[in-house]
Amino acid sequence: MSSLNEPRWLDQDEMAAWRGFVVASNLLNRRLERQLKDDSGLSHQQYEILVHLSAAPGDSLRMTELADKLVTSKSGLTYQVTQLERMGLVGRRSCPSDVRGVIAELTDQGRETLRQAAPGHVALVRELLIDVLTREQLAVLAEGLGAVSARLRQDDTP
Amino acid sequence: MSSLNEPRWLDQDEMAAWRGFVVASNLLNRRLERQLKDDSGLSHQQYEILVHLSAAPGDSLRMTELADKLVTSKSGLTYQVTQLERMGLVGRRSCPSDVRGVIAELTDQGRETLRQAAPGHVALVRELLIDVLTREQLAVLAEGLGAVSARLRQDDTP
DNA sequence: ACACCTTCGTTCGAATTTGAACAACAGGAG
DNA sequence: CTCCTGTTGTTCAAATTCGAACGAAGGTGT
Repeated sequence: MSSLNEPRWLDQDEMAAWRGFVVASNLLNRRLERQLKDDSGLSHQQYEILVHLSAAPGDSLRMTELADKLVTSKSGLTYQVTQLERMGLVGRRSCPSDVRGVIAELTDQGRETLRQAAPGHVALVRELLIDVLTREQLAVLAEGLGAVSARLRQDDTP
Repeated sequence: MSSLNEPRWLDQDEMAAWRGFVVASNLLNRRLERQLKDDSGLSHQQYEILVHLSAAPGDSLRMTELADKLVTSKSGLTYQVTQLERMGLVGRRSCPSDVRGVIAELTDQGRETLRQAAPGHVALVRELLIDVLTREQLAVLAEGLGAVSARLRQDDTP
């Protein structure tokens, strides 16, 4: 499918893009993780759960739906929602239309915690990523990575 | 430093770029992880260790140096090098110029495993990222993320 | 109503990651 | 030389992640 003899290696530009992506991704995650933990006691994943819930209608989402948005495993989500439940930031209730379904819901305290954590997080994302790039670079990045994400989502069903 | 009253939230383009980055990063890692594990029994991290060693002079690197390149914790690297050592892909030897130093070195078997794993990995990176983007998008991505990485590396020392 | 296949969320064990603490050493100022 | 500070790699406990297996329920065709 790909090659009969020699594989197509990455040239200099391609390699630079790929390495840049990997390195930037790792470094960014590292920094955001530290900042959120120090500032609000949340992991990046936990923060993202709160964000997605707060952006959803009714501040609530089905577990599977949430796992898809977060790009994580179902079991991983179960674990993190349990943690957030213990912290009082998220609640579970059963789905009316599906007995199997579980709906994760933002609590008042969760909303408040997010409101308090968001500014610092956004400021750091800005400082480390957004403000480093030009307006044009941002647009290209958004469009390009949007296409990549779409490409990846389409055949994500093994 | 950042704001006296209201934080500067992300506008639509900025949010798209940021979300695209996070989602693409997670999806990509997920896919590469699966492919490498199925194809060669290596994790992405282990693969990257082999790559960095094979790219280094003498197929060897100091532990700290390697940890920096991989953007991982020292303890995490210790663990993974131990795993690779058990698999016979990497060896440890002590540093001549520094008694404390430990040098990780690629074994013949490690070189061979990498040679066998690389084509499939590169092909997937190509399919999921490189070939989805235009030549221009690639150049912008490389330049932009290079700047971001540089920015992140500069004040990474807490 | 019945079998059949898929989906949902959780549980379980194994693997991995992290930061803090640690002992041993390097490098320089005095 | 001698202190003093920073570095190096490892160990440790704790937290997190994943995939496979699971029971329970949805949905469909007959």
